[in-house]
Amino acid sequence: MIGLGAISDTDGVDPHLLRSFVAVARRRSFSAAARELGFTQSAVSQQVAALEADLGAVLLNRRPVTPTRAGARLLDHAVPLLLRLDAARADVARLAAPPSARVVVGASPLAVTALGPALADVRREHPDLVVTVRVLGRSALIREVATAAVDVGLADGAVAPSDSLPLPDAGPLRAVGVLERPLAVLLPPRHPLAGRAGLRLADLAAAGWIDAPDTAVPLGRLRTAAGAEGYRASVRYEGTDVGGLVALVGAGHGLAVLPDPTGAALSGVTAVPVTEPRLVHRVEAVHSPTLAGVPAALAAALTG
Amino acid sequence: MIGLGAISDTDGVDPHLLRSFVAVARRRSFSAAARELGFTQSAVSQQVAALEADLGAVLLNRRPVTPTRAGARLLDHAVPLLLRLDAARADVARLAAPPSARVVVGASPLAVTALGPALADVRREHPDLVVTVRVLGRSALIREVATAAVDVGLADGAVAPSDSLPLPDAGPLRAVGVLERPLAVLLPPRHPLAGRAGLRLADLAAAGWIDAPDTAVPLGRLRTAAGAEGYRASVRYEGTDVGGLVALVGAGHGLAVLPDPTGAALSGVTAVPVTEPRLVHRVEAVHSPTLAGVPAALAAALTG
DNA sequence: ACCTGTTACGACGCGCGTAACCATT
DNA sequence: AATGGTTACGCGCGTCGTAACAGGT
Repeated sequence: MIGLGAISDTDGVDPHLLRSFVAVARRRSFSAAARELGFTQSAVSQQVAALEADLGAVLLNRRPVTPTRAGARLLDHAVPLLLRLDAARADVARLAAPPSARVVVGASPLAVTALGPALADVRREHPDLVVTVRVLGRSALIREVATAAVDVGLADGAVAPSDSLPLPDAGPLRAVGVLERPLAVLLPPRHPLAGRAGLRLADLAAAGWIDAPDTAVPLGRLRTAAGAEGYRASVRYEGTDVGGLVALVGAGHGLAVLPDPTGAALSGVTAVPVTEPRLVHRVEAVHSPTLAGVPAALAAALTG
Repeated sequence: MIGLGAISDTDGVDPHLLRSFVAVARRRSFSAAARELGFTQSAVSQQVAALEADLGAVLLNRRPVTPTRAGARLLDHAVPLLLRLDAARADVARLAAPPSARVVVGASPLAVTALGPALADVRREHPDLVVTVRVLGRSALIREVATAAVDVGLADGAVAPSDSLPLPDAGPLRAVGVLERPLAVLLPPRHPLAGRAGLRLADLAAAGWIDAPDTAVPLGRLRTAAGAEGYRASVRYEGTDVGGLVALVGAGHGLAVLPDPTGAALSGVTAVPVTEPRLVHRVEAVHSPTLAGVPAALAAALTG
């Protein structure tokens, strides 16, 4: 009889509204977000208005569409929140689903090389197994693992030796170190520093960089690691292909930090090890603790 | 016209249902949960049924009410999820609210001592300021900080020297180290080991312990730190009062690990430093990055 | 019988879409 | 005029409460 179905009083924020708000903020457009979400533009307008009324704060400036301070703050929460919401569903579904023979491995571009021997082991064990390897950007990787779109993820990053990677908290995931390699700065061959045996990161703050957050070590990471400003990007690289990035470095468009022996693909550039600060390129295998069957065997082989 | 208001397809899980599910699982009763939530028992039954239908899995065994495997898994997600949902609301609200003169400091029992000098500084600066100090268990502390029920939280834990505390991810909180002290085992005065100058944790696995997860170092933490089984509890202590715990140790009910100079309150027990593994008792100040006014000054004074 | 969870059913209100409106270029 | 966000309004579905029902002790 009472039935005041106001969701707001007891629950935090309505994720349905949150999802629309995020879409609008990302596309910087109500209409574009509406198309993406499969709603009318009017509905999205009402959703954002409802969220603003619920929170008692304006979240977006209109025309042009831009987050306010409160809106930006909400976005910080919204993305991991929606990720976990999906992760929760996927995690329960995984328990109900039968263990399948299909295996999907996700890997960030610099982590793929860590896959070699373990994959060989598993394929010897299961000869007619079809393995899918999917190369993904850093941010996408954890989302795919959490939502069970991939069974095992290989994440990478630059950290102090034997530190674990800082992964966004998308639920109870298991992460174990697989590989650590030294870091190197990629330089064009005729760069003044190309002959050096080692370089300190701090000496490169003023250089021109390529920001390749999904492929190389992100510039923000360099700044916090060096404890200094600088490391400005002249080019932003959004692909996930290492070769393309190497080519850009070779053509003199900027520097990038990668694991030292990137393999044979280093034609046209010079890699100089980073000696200071003490950082390594670390690869971790990330997967759900409830993994079973062949995927679990692969995860075990990776960590072994 | 289409209006198939099915929330499930695109959004993860409905937090409204989640909240009810958690309440039922905690109270092990639909009726008790209904009273707690302000619903009829029928409504809660329908909510859990809806959640189970949505996820395609039975979450609770009835009579007695007990989580299934899938339900337990969902609970792992649900608690931090609901926390973040509340945190998001609180965080936006904090931006809109005017900076108030009232300050609430939350602290776990072993962290209160770290408050001393910084609090004195701030009270000298603001003579007619009313400061509330609230002693909370570990799990409650982060929740209170995230939901802005307290302005600054002092969390504590046992970690390797200069490591930061592992805090549940309740959003973008700032945490800075305030204090590190050696750890000690509290022993009753006539305990065979009471005369030793130092003890190795590994040698105490078989002792009888008091599990005081909200007050002393939790036994689970000791196990992972020592990398060994054992450390079984003979008594579980649920208060947040250090004196009471000390008294229990003194009466021979079991051992506990605390920071070494716990202060003058150590009558009736003996504290022996833990020499192996290398662990310290660390206190961190945790607060929102958007803190302003007097609370921000206190946070700064704490970290200074 | 009593306690506790489920099912049936009806009412209220939220959350959409349609359509008219308004503002900015 | 065109583009894009807001407001008005009505309809449908979901959600809750009441009430009848069912399984255990």
